[in-house]
Amino acid sequence: MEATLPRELLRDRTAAIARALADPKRLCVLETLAEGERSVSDLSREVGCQVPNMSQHLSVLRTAGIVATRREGSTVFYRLADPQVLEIYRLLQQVAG
Amino acid sequence: MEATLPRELLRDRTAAIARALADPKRLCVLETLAEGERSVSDLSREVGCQVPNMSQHLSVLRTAGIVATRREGSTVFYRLADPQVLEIYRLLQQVAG
DNA sequence: TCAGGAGTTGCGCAAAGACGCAAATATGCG
DNA sequence: CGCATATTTGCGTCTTTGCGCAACTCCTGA
Repeated sequence: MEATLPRELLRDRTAAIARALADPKRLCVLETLAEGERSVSDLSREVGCQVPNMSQHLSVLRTAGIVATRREGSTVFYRLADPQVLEIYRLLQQVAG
Repeated sequence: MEATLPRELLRDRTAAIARALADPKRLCVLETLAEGERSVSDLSREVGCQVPNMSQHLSVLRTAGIVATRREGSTVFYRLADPQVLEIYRLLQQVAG
């Protein structure tokens, strides 16, 4: 049985998801991850920012539950955790475009 | 013919839409407007904030193209400008919940 | 014209966010 | 263990954002 979240708390969490999407670099990360998992340094290179900065952006996305990680040796691979997010991204783009 | 937006600019605009949705009070506004148009003071009362604050939130939403206005005398009515936004909101909630 | 309700705008402040850089962790290997 | 590579964390700074309050604009009705 799913506990029903109070309306207000749900709004806060919903806003938190939106906030996680409210940055161009993070959207760029999503575009890249849509093609498959990537390491932090991969993403840092493809998005064009420093590794620590990328790590922080990824932390925001992970906290929001948008991405998930897999560790392989000393490398951490990130992937999309929820495919719904791509649909949201697509709709946002449509509204934006 | 639609001009095609450069990827990067589109990302910026997409992030801007997400940012406009990244606040609980503004989400509350959307919920209310989903039922029909409302004046600024209506919204201010239903959402529970001061009128100037509401006016600023509405300004954010209007700049993002999410709401539109209609003036009737000294009263300004706000309404949803793009029904797509409700679909986005629904999906965001789903990811959040 | 003037009083008053309805909105908007300007200002100051506190909290949150983004970013670069340095330092700390973590993992694998010789 | 000691070193190198991959990531994360901490810190200082600058910008952005949300909010309350006061001032200002608009419109309407006496």
